[in-house]
Amino acid sequence: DKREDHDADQYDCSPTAEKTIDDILKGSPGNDERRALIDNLLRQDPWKAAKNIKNYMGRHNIPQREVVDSTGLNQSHLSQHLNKGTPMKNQKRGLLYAWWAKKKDEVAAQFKIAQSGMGAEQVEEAAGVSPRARRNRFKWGPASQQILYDAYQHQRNPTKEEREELVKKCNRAECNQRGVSPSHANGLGSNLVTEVRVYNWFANRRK
Amino acid sequence: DKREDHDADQYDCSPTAEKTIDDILKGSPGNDERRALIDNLLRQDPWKAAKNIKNYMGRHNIPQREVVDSTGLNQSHLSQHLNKGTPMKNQKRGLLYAWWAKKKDEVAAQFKIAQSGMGAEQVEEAAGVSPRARRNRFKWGPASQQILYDAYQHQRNPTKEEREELVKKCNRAECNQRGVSPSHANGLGSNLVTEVRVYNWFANRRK
DNA sequence: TTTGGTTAATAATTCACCGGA
DNA sequence: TCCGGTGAATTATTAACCAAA
Repeated sequence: DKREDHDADQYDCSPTAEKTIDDILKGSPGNDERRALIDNLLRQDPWKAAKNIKNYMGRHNIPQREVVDSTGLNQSHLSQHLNKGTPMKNQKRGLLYAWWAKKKDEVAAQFKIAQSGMGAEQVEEAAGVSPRARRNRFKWGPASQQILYDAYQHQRNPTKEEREELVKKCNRAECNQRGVSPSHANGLGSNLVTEVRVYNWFANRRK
Repeated sequence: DKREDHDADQYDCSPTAEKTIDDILKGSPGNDERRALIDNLLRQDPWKAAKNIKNYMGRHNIPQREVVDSTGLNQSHLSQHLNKGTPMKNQKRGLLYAWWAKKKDEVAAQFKIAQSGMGAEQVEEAAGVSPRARRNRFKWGPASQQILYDAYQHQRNPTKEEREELVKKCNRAECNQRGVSPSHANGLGSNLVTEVRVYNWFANRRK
């Protein structure tokens, strides 16, 4: 290969090498059960599995890019498979399902750990989220946006206090959407709502 | 700088250096008039200018990316400026208008040359289209798509003859949209409709 | 702080392409 | 000659800045 490794000594994946299910499942316990889940999904209707995964990603606001990075699947292919049911060979669907199997455990672990007083990022680490993966970008969830939107109608320039109030409301709503107690908000990881994000939301909205 | 020049000994622009109006206008005659046009546009309402440019790009199916490449403007900034009227400083708007001023002449030249029997690509070259610029990707125009869509209703798998027929119809429509005689179809450049493209359109549509 | 500018990143879409049957 | 698979490119949109008033 010609060029030196991009800026990316921070990524999980050699961009060149194909991934295998084992790469995705590496380490961590409980892999036998995951295998079973994967095989099971492979035998079922791909479109149903796609809808379930999409649903899960939506509920947890997981960026498609994370899937792309950790499975090595092609972004547009994945997008079409998930959103339109475009066919995907078993080999590749396996990677997708492996990612899902692992991700579900990671997310669960994150919320479990989040009870302790750790900050959101520490929680992610403690949960063993693949350490070399790129940190996800924050993304607003529909529930939070509704809250902000309602607030915006009433007041376009909220004070710091009002913003803090919104932060709490949003995080509560997000936890709710994920079916976890609001006290576990730090498990939201990169999607934890903060005052700056609320500030930015209003600033961008005003434009 | 750290990395060796990308795969791109084929591009016009050093990705690092800021562009100037002169870079864009370089060479070619008639630059005084272009200057005048640019200054004029800079004094007018940016949103009106944006609409005119957008309109022009639409009529000729010019990819936004070409503008980005040749002006050095940021893609999302350009997109927002053109589509939503997001503000852009004069310095940058100047680059945009310079591109436009030059492009209009190039396009006109292309259609003029296209009378001769040259193929579409030769026409572009002969017209002096910045030689080191990336070749644009083909893009269907709305007029052609309507034609194809109508044909699709009647027959999902057209024969080669039918396809050739559609090619002619489409190219005629495209020329028409640009206000030039159908005999100048080769001036369409990268947007010239061909049988393979029609074939692909149907193949993709059937999915 | 807020607005005026500006941008990296994300992801749906668009158009192609390839290996078989 | 078509279809099952795939993918590079394109671009609207999202969530951030940052300088300066």
